[in-house]
Amino acid sequence: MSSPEYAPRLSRRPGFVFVRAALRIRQIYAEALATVGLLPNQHAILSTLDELGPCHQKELAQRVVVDQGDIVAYLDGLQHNGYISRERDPKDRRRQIVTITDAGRELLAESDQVLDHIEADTFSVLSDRERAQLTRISTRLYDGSDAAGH
Amino acid sequence: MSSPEYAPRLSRRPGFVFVRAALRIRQIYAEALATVGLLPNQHAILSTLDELGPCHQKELAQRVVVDQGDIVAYLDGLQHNGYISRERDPKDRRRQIVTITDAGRELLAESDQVLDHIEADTFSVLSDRERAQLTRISTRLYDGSDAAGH
DNA sequence: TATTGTTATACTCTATAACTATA
DNA sequence: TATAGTTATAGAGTATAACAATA
Repeated sequence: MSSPEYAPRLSRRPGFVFVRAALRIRQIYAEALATVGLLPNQHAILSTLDELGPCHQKELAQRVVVDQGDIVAYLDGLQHNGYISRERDPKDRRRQIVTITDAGRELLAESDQVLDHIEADTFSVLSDRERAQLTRISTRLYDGSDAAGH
Repeated sequence: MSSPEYAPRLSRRPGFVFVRAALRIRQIYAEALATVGLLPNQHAILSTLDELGPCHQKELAQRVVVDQGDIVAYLDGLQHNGYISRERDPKDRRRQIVTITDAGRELLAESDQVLDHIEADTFSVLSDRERAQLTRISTRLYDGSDAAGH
């Protein structure tokens, strides 16, 4: 049974079809990350921290594209489990310097393996060419919507 | 500034890039629909009702892919504003038959115009060929993830 | 069907503390 | 200095949506 049967007119909207598929993919990813105890945003935070090195919460929030007010709770959870550490910046004591720990790097490696597996499975219905197309088109849409001021 | 700069490693994951773009598109759609007083799920409900004709809440929930428990609140809102009517099915009085009203059809036409406008704008960064590719790939992913039991 | 509650995410508003610039 | 303005975090509250359990 193909999806257009459920809502023929909506299925003619590229935006609707796009969003509907992505929400399902997101759910699959969230379930996979839950097996290692991470929320999707927490995985994005660990991944970004690992790549960029220690940084302040504000910069981290901007890069991960999470609200500055909401990142506190994500970091609280990560810190509680020892995956990150927070220290006051001696040069500006308002700021917290967030650093990924060894345990955080281990968990990140584990969760990336889980995601690699899930991703390979989820995208197995697509050819390499189609995956490249999807990535390119998605990036263009994201950047384009950003430029439009949203 | 291109999006990969924010999170280089995550941006190499097709799933992440896909979901990130779709969430932004979804937000743009939600804001557009808010101007006519509709939630995205309410628009999907009206669109489906208009296309399929009167049907029971359970079938409606299945087609729109909304939880049967959650659809009650969406329908309450639509009924309060006169966009739908609910009547007990005389053949099975446990069931409610949901019907879109003339006011509902008017609002649907208006909201579809809004969406057409927003959609043209959002996808203007893509060629016709790319839009077709995106729709085809998204549909394949959605159906594929469904077959995988998610 | 409907209700209640939980979770994830995103957004708004406010509070506190600490920094910066200037009178 | 003293004051005003800004910034970084933190917390509370709200809204949408998906889901589970139950009446």
